[in-house]
Amino acid sequence: MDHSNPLPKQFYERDPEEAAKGLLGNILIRNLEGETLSGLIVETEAYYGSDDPASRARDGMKGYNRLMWDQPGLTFIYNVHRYWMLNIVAHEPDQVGAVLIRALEPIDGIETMKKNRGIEKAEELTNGPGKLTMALKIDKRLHGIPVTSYESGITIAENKTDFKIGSSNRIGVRHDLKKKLRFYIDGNKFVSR
DNA sequence: TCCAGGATGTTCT
DNA sequence: GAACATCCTGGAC
Repeated sequence: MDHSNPLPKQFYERDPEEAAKGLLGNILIRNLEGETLSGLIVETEAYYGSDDPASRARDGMKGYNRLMWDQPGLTFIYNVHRYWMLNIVAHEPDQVGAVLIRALEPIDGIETMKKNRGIEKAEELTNGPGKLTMALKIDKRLHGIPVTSYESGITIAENKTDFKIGSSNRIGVRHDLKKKLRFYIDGNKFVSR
């Protein structure tokens, strides 16, 4: 794969919904020592601050969720049951928000991903938020690092592709907003569900 | 093919 | 001790 440019910090300085749509079709790169794993972002969800009953930030800034108030372009990683969820902080100045990466289409390092996941079927490697973090060896040690440079271990690089964006309500949320805040590449078989 | 339920790590109260 | 933006398994159809 050719070396494309990381998306700049300004890319994440906008409404989470716009950033969620914008991230579709770009490349998530995981730099491990001596190996590169990568995948096309095919599914995302947008999360807001106190107006959003499903957001980690709904009860105000405290503890672990403080990253959602921090600089756009940082990772925000949290735990659900046995799994880690990878989010990118994205919001307008003085606002709060993040984009959850829900699914990837594997590109590089597929054999390593299979080993990390303990399965053989390529379609099941990264088609869910907990699955992709397992396949790419992402956990809380990568909390709060920038995805705008190649040094941090996780990078999101620009990629130009043509596709149709689909949308739906968010998945697995107990109390959702009425807006449709889940976005995916229509017809891609690595989208979850 | 579908669905219910249990496993499970971390954080906050 | 409870909450949780999940995943996988097994049993019913």
